[in-house]
Formats: sequence, structure tokens, C-alpha cells
Amino acid sequence: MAEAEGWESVTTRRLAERVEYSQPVLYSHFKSKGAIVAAVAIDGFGDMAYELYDARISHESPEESLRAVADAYLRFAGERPALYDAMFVQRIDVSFGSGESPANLQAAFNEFVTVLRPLAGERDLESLAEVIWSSLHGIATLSAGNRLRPELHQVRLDLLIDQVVAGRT
Amino acid sequence: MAEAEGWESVTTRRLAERVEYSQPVLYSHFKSKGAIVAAVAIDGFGDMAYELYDARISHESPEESLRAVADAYLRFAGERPALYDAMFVQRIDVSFGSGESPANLQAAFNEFVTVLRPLAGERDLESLAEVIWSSLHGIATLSAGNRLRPELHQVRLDLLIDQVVAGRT
DNA sequence: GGTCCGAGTCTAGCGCTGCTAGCAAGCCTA
DNA sequence: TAGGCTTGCTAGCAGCGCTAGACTCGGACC
Repeated sequence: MAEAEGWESVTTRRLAERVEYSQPVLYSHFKSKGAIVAAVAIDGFGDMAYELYDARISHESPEESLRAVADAYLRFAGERPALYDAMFVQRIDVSFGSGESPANLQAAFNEFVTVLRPLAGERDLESLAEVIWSSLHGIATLSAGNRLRPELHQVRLDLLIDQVVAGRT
Repeated sequence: MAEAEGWESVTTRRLAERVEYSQPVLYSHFKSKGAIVAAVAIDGFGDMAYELYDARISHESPEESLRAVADAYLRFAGERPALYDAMFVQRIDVSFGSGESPANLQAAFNEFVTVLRPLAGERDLESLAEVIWSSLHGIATLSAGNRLRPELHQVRLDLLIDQVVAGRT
């Protein structure tokens, strides 16, 4: 529903109709609409972690692994924009960057950490993972808003990976 | 108003009250609430272009210039989160990445292009500018949503700049 | 002076939103 | 069989973006 028409047209009334219950029933299962979105998002972290894992292990070379993971990340964001939106753009009540984060989210982040380990050199691994994750997130959101020239998608991705690899000290 | 309480609590009624007119008067000046946000955003592009320019010319060395521009960008996003949100997160009806973009937006983007020119090497300049802009945008939005560890802000920025510089071929 | 027009503004209200109070039916236990 | 808990409902609140239609008032023309 969100993928088809965007989160703003997912109303509690329409959602209730879709699941063939009345509106208040939703509120006995979820505290608010935001909690529903958060539940969807947390589910999404699991999907994402799986796809990143799959991409990572499909290549031997660290650089190719990184390239595949980055590609999988952007493909995930591009193919399921509303889910990605719930996970990373909407203000949901989910802890990030700490031990209290959902396990799925930590798993997804760990794919970045793992794939970057052989490439980090003297750089702080987790910070490096945050940087490349941020970069990919920026590309994903700006692309989703038609703020980047689509035909140069691959050029940008190559530039990003190349400079991560080159930054090894 | 948006900075104090977020855009979602900027309602047309409250806005009308603030400017001491009735609600329909807003709609004789702007087509919709989105158009009001867009007008604010376009104004913001001008501010941002000026601050990036200021940062760029305040250093001689290309690398220091880039560092200053990146820093200014993230400071802008951090200090005026609602304005930044209007400019880059909310879906506003503004053309990006083409000749029809607002002049202020092109000016801001050009600051990246200019500061990167001595550092690009054989890399495509505009694509490189898009990549670093995306990276900064990702850091800005993830930071705003408390999704990055705040104490490592400087570490991430250094990592990003270093790898851009190292990526020169 | 009288009449018209248009600009500018208002009140009132439409259809929608997220959310909740309060009630009714059905099941489990005593 | 009686009471209470669970599960669902209808109805409604306050607020949202937006608009129809009426009112006022200043200037232009006869």
C-alpha cells in the first residue's frame, strides 16, 4: 500500500479496511500510526541485512564484495522506496547506533563493517562504515527525490567505491 | 516556527494567525502549503550558497577549502534543520540537476564543483561533486535523525575528506 | 453624485486525518 | 448460572489543507 501510493496515503482508516477490522483494533495492537510504520521498518531491516549478506558473500575480492554490497543497498532503496523511507527517513521511535538497536538493524550495519574490514587499513572501522553508509544513504535519498542525474548512477557508485579503496592508508 | 517545532506543526491556520491575516489570504499568495515550503527552501538555497562561498574562499589550499566547505554544509544543516529539511528532504516542486533549477541552488552546487576542481584529477568533476554532496547529505540527515554517534562527527568528516583527496588519480 | 468593478479579506464549512470514549457481544472461569 | 475479561464495534473529537461565497472599500466612469 505504501509502495503503491506513498506513506501519506496510508491512513489508519484505509489500513483498517484492508485488514478487515475496524480502526480501533489497530490501536489495540499498535500504540500509534508511527508504531505501525516502525514495525514495518524493523521488518525491513531484516530483509536488508539478508540482501547485503547475500551480496557480500557472493564475491571473493574485498573490493568486489564492497561494490556488490553498495549496489545491493542502492537497489534495495530503489526498488522498495516506501520501505526504505520508513526505515531511514521517517521519524520512527527506534534506537540507532547503540546496543538497544533492533538486531536486524545491527546485522545490516555489520555487513558494512565486515565487508570493509579488509579495506579499512588504519582507519577506524565503525566510523568508516558510518561514512560509507551515509554516502549511500545520501545517494539513495537524493536519487529518490530526482535530485541526481539518473544516467550517471553507475559513475557515482564507481567514484564512491574507488575513493573508499584509495583512502586505505 | 518550523525551526522551533518542525514543519508538521506549521499549519496554515497557525501561519495565518502569525502573519495576522486569515487563512484564505495565504492561498491568494501561494498555491498550496507545499508552495510556501518551496518558497522558504529556495530562499534557503541562497543562504547556503553564500555560506559555502564564504567557506571556500577563506582558505588557499584546495584541501583546506574542501574541508571548510564540507564543514559549512554540515553546520548549515545542523543549525537550521527545518530549513535544510525543506530544501532537501520534503518533496517540493523544484527542479534539480538541470538548467531549470533555481539559480541559488545551482550556485550552491557550483561551490562544490569549484572547490573540487583542483582535486578531481581524472575524475568527472560534476559526478564527483554529486558524490560528495550526497555523502554530506547522508551524514546530515542521518545525524539529524540521531542515527550516527554524535561524538564521532569530526572523525567521519575527516575520513570523508581524506578519501576524496586520496581518490585523485 | 451615483454606479459599477475589482481587489482584498472574511466567515463558514467540506472532507479528510489520527486517535479515543464508551458500549456490546462472546468466551472463560468460578 | 454469574461474573469478569477479551475483543470488537459505532460514534465522535479536535485538528488538518483547502475553498465557496459573501462582504467591504477604493478608484473609474457616466
